[in-house]
Amino acid sequence: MPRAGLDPNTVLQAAAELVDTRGLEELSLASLAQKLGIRSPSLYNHVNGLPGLRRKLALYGFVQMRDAFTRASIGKSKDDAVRSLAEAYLDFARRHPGVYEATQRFADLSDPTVQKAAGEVVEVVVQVLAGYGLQDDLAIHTVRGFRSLIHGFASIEQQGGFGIPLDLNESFRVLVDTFLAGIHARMDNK
Amino acid sequence: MPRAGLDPNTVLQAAAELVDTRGLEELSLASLAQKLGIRSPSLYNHVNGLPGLRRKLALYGFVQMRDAFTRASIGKSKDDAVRSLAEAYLDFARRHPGVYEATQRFADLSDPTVQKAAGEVVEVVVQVLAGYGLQDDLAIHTVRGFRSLIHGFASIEQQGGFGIPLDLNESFRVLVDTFLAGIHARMDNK
DNA sequence: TTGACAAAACTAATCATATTAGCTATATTA
DNA sequence: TAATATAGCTAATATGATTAGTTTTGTCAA
Repeated sequence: MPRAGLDPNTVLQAAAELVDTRGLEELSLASLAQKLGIRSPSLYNHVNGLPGLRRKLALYGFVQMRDAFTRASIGKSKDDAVRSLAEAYLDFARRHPGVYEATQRFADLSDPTVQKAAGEVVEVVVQVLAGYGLQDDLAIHTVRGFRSLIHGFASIEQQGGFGIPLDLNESFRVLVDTFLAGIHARMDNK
Repeated sequence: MPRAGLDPNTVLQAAAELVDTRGLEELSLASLAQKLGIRSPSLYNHVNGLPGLRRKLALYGFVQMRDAFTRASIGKSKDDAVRSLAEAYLDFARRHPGVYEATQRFADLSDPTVQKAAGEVVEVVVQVLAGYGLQDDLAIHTVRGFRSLIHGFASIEQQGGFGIPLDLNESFRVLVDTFLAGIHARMDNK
């Protein structure tokens, strides 16, 4: 029996690929072990059981998202930055549906490490929206709003919830633009 | 052994209560059977296994949502109707977190019956937004956008994703108002 | 009133998964 | 080259879903 030569990172990568191709429901120690060519108890050498695996998958997702969003925001500001960030967000959810869903389903935000990782993702949004110079509470409300609409769109799209055959990218563009128009209207008014 | 006197509806109600109080992850035939005081194989007399139970839970959720949203929209139009609908949506998600999540997770939209039930919920949104007389595609984009932001907010809130201690109702109000402002700005412009 | 029948609920058995305990073999390194 | 840490294994246990087949209970017609 030649050793498989696995390590925690290889296992994590395999899990990410598994959920992105077969869906989050298909993630089990049994299916992952089979994909890796080992028996499922051997996974305990690399991962803290199924809960541990799920946690790592969520953490991994947050890191990937933070990096992708940071890249998308560099060198841009205001509406340009917001549109670029929104695009990167939707793109990530589409390319990594399983990992994205894992960040929603498996992230226990009472876990400080997870909280920190999730916070670093939100921080990118905070920085991008800081460009508008919104006051205190309004800045927070706006971050929450932006997160809500991009997550909501990605989530419904992934569930197949937009039934009508009308271009989804266009819908997303309209949504982001409507939100931006709302922010500008709000700033102009008072 | 006196008969428990269950029927499919009683079972469904118990399942709804279970997921709303203990969370969706806690739903199993075993836990539901225990709650009902029967053995889990007996559930097959009322429900088509776990997949069947989940499906019924999602369908039940859609019906409840459609009814609640319809009630909230009656006698109102435009911004009033939109705000009332948004409020009813968030209220439902908060009061019935398990059932709400079930509509997201367990609804197989390739199932015609499920599709119809989900469609009837969306139809309420369509009718409310029809009040703005938006043209064709834009009307659809707007419905998609509104669904995205309210679902996104409800979903993130339920996950505990809004960490900062700042009033969530206010955030939601600001979000809906920003969206409305965006719609109006869009209508005024072109 | 009673006999027949549909179905509610049960027990027993099978299968899949997670997990733990303890063993074995392999890589690494002192 | 011998010692050691550990990757991976087998065996065993527990829980949950599901199926098959049995018992029991309501109900309803004769």
